[in-house]
Amino acid sequence: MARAKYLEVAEKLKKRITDNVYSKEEPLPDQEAFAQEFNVSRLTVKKAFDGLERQGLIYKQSGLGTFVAGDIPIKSPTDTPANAFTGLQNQLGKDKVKSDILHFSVEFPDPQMQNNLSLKRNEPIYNIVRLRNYDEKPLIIEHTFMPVKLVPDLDEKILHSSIYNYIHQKLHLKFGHAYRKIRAAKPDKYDIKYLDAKSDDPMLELEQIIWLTNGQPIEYSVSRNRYDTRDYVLLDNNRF
Amino acid sequence: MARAKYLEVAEKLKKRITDNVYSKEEPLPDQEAFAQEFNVSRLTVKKAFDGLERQGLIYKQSGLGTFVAGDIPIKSPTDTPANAFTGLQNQLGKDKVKSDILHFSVEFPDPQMQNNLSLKRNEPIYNIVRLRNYDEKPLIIEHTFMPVKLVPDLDEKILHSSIYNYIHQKLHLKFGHAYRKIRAAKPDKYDIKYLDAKSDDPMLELEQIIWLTNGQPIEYSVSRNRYDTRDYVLLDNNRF
DNA sequence: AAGTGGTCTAGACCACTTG
DNA sequence: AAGTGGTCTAGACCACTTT
Repeated sequence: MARAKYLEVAEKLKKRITDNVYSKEEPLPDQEAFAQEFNVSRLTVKKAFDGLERQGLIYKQSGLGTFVAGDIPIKSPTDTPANAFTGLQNQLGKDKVKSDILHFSVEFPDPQMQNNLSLKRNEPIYNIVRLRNYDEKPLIIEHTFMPVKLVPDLDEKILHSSIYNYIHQKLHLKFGHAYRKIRAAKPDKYDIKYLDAKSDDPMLELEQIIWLTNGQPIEYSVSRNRYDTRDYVLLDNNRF
Repeated sequence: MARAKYLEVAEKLKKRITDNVYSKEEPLPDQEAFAQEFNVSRLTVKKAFDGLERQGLIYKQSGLGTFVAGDIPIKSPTDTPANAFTGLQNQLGKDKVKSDILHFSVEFPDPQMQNNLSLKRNEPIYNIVRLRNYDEKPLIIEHTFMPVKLVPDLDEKILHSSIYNYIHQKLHLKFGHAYRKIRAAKPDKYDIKYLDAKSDDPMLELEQIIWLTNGQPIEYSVSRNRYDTRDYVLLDNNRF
């Protein structure tokens, strides 16, 4: 099978929806109509619909039909998705994001990092600190730890562009799930030095562990943002 | 149909998993085995598995089997789920959460709130400010706006307990999706007065719109937390 | 009564992993 | 080769909404 049919259908529907092919007052054609148009079963159309619903593009009302979701009034260009597995370069654009490497070393994990990344104490990790700049302005300090065994041959060239793309496109690994904590914090000396934070400026911190689809943890990281340049956003869906 | 079979199956499996019935090294019995045990088709078992996977309890590897997800090292008791549709009382316990009503009025929405809640300017809204206390200590200031037409007969008694439970259990409305923004901010005079924040303490702010399953927005709210008592947490899953 | 989405089944084939 | 989860179909019945 080349590619799942329900993904093809979802992609086509998504394009039509974002192209405003369908009205927001009228329901979409029903599932059976799309099944006939795309030559698939109704269940396949439903599966595509389910995914688009989880992404917040549509909502369904049993007995009534399926509708395009309205615009989100509080959405703004500075919003950064907190539930997403794309790197910063892919979010903000390759040309506008530049990364300074503040630190790059290999070391043995301390007990806490052994725990965070499910490692033995003789399994080395990368310790990476990057200052990510957007439009020549400092945006985030990112402190990342990754197991060497899962991400071989990491080097400065990759760190200057996108670790995410290296992991996906070169190593063909797939992220499965992530646990993320978002908190506010007082600035430390690095925030003041590299992010130009004032001593009473709040910082927005994201701490996370990311796992692969095979259950192995591949990243522990802490990111610190200026409070006035960034907020984290999530689209949450109340379905099983 | 009383209740969907896949929900029943998922519930039973969830209980077994949290009761540590299954090892973390060995795969679970396969889908066909559960199908026979529960007298359902394999697809129904798969649907239950899919949901549990999205909740982060299990992960599946095609060709290998299904595994119980490991513990989350950075998980802590103060973590508050950012992707959840349960009220504070249900999260922290009914007896420990007390709410002071700082403001409660009905008014016509200004243009911005008309936009946030898809209302005409003659459709009234509730304007509610509550101080939520946990264990007798101030925890959050919550500023909530809701359309009167969707939530009739709101009163102080309900505000002192749980608006969420009123909406679900009495009005039988169901939340569909939410858009949430999390940011850090400097304290304002209310934070200082009610949350005992110092002038250089950072605040953690959550702004959100919640929609019902029929696409109508039912809540716009802004919540402010002390930086040292709370963080928002989300479990994110990289599936369609 | 008619139309919508939700659920469920039995059976089939596929891709992937391990022996 | 055998076993796993992933996908897909055709057909059926259900609950809900509107006419």
